[in-house]
Amino acid sequence: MDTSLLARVSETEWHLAQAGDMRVPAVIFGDGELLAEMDDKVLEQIRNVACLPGIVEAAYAMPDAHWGYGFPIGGVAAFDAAAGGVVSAGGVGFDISCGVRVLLTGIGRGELEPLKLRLADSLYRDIPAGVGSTGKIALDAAAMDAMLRGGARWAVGEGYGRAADLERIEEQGAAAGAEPDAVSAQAKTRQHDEMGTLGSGNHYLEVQEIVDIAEPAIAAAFGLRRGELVVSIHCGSRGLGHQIGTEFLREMAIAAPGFGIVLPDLELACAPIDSELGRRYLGAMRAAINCALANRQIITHLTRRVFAHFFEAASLDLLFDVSHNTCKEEWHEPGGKRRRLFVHRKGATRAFAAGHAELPPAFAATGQPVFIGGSMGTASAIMVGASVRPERAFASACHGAGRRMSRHQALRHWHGRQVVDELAGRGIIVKSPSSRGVAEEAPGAYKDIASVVEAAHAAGLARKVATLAPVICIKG
DNA sequence: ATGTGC
Repeated sequence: MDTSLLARVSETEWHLAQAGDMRVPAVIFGDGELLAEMDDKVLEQIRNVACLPGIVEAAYAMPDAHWGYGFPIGGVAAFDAAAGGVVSAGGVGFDISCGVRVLLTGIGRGELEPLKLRLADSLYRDIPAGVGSTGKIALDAAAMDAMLRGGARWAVGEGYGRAADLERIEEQGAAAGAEPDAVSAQAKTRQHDEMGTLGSGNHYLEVQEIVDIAEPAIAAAFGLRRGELVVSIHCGSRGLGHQIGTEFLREMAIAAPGFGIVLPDLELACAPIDSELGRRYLGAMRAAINCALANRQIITHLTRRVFAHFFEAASLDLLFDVSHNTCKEEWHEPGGKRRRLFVHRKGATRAFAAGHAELPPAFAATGQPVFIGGSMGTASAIMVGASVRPERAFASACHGAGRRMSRHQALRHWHGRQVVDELAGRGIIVKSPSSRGVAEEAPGAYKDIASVVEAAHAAGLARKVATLAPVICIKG
């Protein structure tokens, strides 16, 4: 990225002043190296986001930001309905409520070693992965609507998991305001037998070892102990969310001129929050959030069943479940004035700090866990919502390493088999139905996650708590 | 991300 237009206000924060059609400034987080390798498109895209009606404070890009559809992935923007604010399907993305949950196993790395291959085989057999993967659960129309309203609460009621899990999920497992009627028949049809499946792309289920602790008190409160294993599940709302995103992007692009909205980029299609279309999208998007929460809940159940076969005593308690592709209605205090805002986080994680009113009791004193999913074969990280005031970027942080290379570029550099063999040589088992998918997800196609985490920490977005190293990766 | 698409 050409940084000559930016003012560097700290080691990890860069500002683009409001100019032209921009309604607010744009802010990018990251060190000099991350900014240098960031695509110029990120700057162009957050500048365009800053032009949207009703945007508050600034348009933000996280340290892992890269080029996305309309909004950058790693983008955060908040809108005020009372100021003509909009909701944008592109600001949430296609994979609505994609997110990560982490299960604590209490199992030491040494205990796993003799069972590693068999555990990997069982996980791969029982947790469907890949493009178009289907599961054993088929939902009829009534069950589909109940799932879209109830999210993980519905899943627990159906026998997938425990009531205690719900306290460890954003919004206690179910987004309020979901409207199954706003979800098209086609979206529901696509989801009919996709519950409890990982999907493809960067989605995965990993068994990871806690290899480093940066903040012992927080790690202890989270139940993270060095040398023990956790399970990270990264997936979203599958075909349903994708269909909703596709349909509303089209509808918003067509409707925007009628609302008097001039789009700097057609991909930023949006509608006023206080419009029939805006409200209908929010209802459908919240239903997709519930679909993703239910999906991760069912996968949790399947994972526990596999682990129980090998480790009878392991209960696999849920640490937390966070979504990183959402638009959520939240209270914030931009400029010291308390306002209800619609915060779009696309490839960005909510990072509420200690004392935040919307945190579950378990995290009231610590702040919420923030999961930074690494690329296949590299480290992941657990951070905690930072306690600095005023909040940075509406209490948001990064979500992963972020791509350095396009999928197409990656395919020119690696073959799937070669990547699997290289990782096997380092003791990491990768199982995937797609050799091509593995090549696209090669570790070298992603940025260095350590520098992304350092930048988020230094910028005060979240604080480092623990580093995780992969042992088994079930890849979509 | 995706019943991946020229």
